[in-house]
Amino acid sequence: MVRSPRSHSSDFKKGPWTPEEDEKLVDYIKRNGHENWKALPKLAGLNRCGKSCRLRWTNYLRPDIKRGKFSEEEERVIVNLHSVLGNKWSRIANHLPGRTDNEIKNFWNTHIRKKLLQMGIDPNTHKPRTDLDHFLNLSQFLGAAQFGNTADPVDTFLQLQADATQLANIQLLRNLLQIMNTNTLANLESNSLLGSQNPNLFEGLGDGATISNTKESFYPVSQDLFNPLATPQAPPNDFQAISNLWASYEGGFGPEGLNINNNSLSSSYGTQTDQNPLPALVSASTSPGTSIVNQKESKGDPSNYSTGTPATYTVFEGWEKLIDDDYYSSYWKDILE
DNA sequence: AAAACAGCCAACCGCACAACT
DNA sequence: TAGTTGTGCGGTTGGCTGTTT
Repeated sequence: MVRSPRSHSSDFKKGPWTPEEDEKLVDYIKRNGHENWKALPKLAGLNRCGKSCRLRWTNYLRPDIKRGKFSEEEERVIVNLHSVLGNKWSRIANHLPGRTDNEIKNFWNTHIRKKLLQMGIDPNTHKPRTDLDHFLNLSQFLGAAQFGNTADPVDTFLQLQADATQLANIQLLRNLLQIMNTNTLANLESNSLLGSQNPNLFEGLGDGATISNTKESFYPVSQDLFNPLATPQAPPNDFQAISNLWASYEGGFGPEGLNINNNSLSSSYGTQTDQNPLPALVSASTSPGTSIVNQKESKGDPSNYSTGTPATYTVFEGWEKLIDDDYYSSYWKDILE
């Protein structure tokens, strides 16, 4: 049942709060608390609706509000939590003491979102962007000369597509290397990620859903997440790291093994040191039975590769596509070696 | 100097849902 | 059981401010 929120709303003042109104609200809450928001404005001598008072208090006047710029640490926390929770701003805010959901939401929309887009990451899916506009921009960034001077729009398009694919591959490699580089770090960076008061990333995150129901994360926790120009330093045993990641993937990071409400996850997540701690890397669209084998069976469709399949494209899937492609295999080997 | 534009963010809107009557 | 109320939440808006033309 949904009541009409507009009823009587015209009787109340709207718009920006004055310092006098703020003072009245703070004074009243200090003395009496805020058990009943509907009755509060009248008792406090305010011509505002209770909802307006509640918002003003929770988003601005509360004494524990932390104002000012978001730190890089907070930024990382937001990005990582968003990759798991999506637009659950209040849930994200629970892990950032002093920050409100509204503040985080605004920060996301005005700062982080843009950064991710500029990095070629879809802020909604946390996966590489494959839309043509993005690659057109990147292509322009790299210089039009690289694409030749063909006047044929089809040729131009194909060339753009080819370069876009290569750019996507470069980005995949970068993120893979970052995973390797930060795999241990992320084991978790949750200590620093969420601060000492939040030792467990997933504590309290679950409400019956599993991670498979949430958005997957494309990238790991990374120190240079927002520095697209940073060069990742690969550890010496990259291939071993990849093998470990695959092993983790095959060995129990499937959706059914990641019920957030399951205590075993919380404990194992916080203590494991030899597995990829980033469960969100598992494709949400990949069922437990959909193994690498099945994915290999579908690799024959070149359109999937050249155009990408953004809805289901993960680091691992992308890696497999890369290493299975004859043309690119030597290319990547060269880079990795 | 002024108009146009863009970015930012506080506040509002409306839906959802639990608790209550 | 149906209706009402209170609150939480995510999306959107409008106005302020700084920058560009």
